[in-house]
Amino acid sequence: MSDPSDLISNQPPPPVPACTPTLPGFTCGLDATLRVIAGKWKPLIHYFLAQGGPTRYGELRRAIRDVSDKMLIQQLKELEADGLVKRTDYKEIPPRVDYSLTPLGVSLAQALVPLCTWGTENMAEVTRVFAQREAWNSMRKQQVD
Amino acid sequence: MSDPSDLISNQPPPPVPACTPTLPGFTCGLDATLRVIAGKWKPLIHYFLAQGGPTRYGELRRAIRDVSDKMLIQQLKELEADGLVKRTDYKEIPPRVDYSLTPLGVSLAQALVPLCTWGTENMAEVTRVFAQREAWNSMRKQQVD
DNA sequence: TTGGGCACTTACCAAAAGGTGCATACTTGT
DNA sequence: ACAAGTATGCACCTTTTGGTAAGTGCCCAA
Repeated sequence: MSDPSDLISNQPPPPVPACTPTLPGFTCGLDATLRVIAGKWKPLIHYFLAQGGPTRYGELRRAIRDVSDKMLIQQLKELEADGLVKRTDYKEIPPRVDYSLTPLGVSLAQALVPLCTWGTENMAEVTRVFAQREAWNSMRKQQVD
Repeated sequence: MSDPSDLISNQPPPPVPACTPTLPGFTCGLDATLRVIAGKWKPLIHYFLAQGGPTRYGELRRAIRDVSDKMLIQQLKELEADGLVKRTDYKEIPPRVDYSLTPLGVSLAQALVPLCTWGTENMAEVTRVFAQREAWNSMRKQQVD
């Protein structure tokens, strides 16, 4: 149904294509993709793995500031379950494990590039807006007190 | 925060690569971008507005199945606050309001195209994996009972 | 013997996101 | 008179997500 290339076709307004989706559970390709990379640390993990950064667990742990063991493991496991990341256990003592992107992970990384670019180009705009939103949120919180 | 290099500890052995958009690597803006489109209904709203679908509130409401008034309004307001969507109130009676993408919104839509494509191309893979994950989750839940 | 690093695991808790349902004010159609 | 449609707002609740702190078993170095 939702061919994403329609996203930019500024063609004449077609009759409302009633959202007939969800044969498998996703409304469109975009939806599926977002569910796969949604997660507080997944973009960063992807970022490191894609550019050949740290690959061992502990390295990732130290490279990504403020991430906890629980979260890092959790997100890595999900990425692995989703087929984006491959875990290699060398079964040594002390333990040695490293992580890398699968071909699927690499292809996703490539699809993410324009999004990264957009974010960088509009960084000022986006940060400004988020600062505003958070300021407003904290105002409301203080009124509750 | 939206610049990954902020999250890198410039410390240890693996020299931290600069935040430059090398080929398979992400750029700094990925995080920022994801925060802007993260939201259960935002991709769909974007989808409809980008392709010249329904623009009036009620039309969107009917086009996106299962969305509630509260959620639709909420997400529209956030998109508006983020500068991606423009709200036009015709101040008529009965009320008439429509929504459209701003230039910024259009540019984001374009950046989203590869992501949509990836999702569609790998839909089978992704759905399979998610079905598995949910099956496993519900098994754990039943064990708790 | 104590302490650290390795790669996790678990139990518990807080915050955020999402959902339900009712209410508004005004008009048109029956 | 009454229902239905217009675009929202609000109170309350549940689900999902993220975070903290502690513990596991193994080994090495001081």
